[in-house]
Amino acid sequence: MKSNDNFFAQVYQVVRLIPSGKVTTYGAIAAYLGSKGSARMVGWAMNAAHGLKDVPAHRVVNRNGMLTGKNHFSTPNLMQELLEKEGIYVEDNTIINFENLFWDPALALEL
DNA sequence: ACGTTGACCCCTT
DNA sequence: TAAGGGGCCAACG
Repeated sequence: MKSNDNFFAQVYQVVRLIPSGKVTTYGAIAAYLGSKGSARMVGWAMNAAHGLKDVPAHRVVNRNGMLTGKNHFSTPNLMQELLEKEGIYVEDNTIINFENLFWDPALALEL
């Protein structure tokens, strides 16, 4: 049932669908879920998703392409390391060529 | 049950 | 160009 986890489940699902070498934003996920202004909720869901290996939270950044949540990982450097491992270069906590690496769930799922 | 915080985003000064 | 405040929804104390 998990009716109360519905919102979280959707966030997890979208994040799981993020292809390697691509990134998305909290607002994009929130907008896809219908809660455009609730980008913070996505971040909150990510906090719980942090314990799920199937949810690559390191591929989720803010609209600025900045690794705002890196501080929540096991180590602040882990997020950037994972991104670089996927071929995404990060500098000053910000993804380089972010707009090109941006992966929009609405486009991928083509609603 | 109320108040505060939070991995954000947008607008105004 | 930079800084500040408000809004959003949900969980934690």
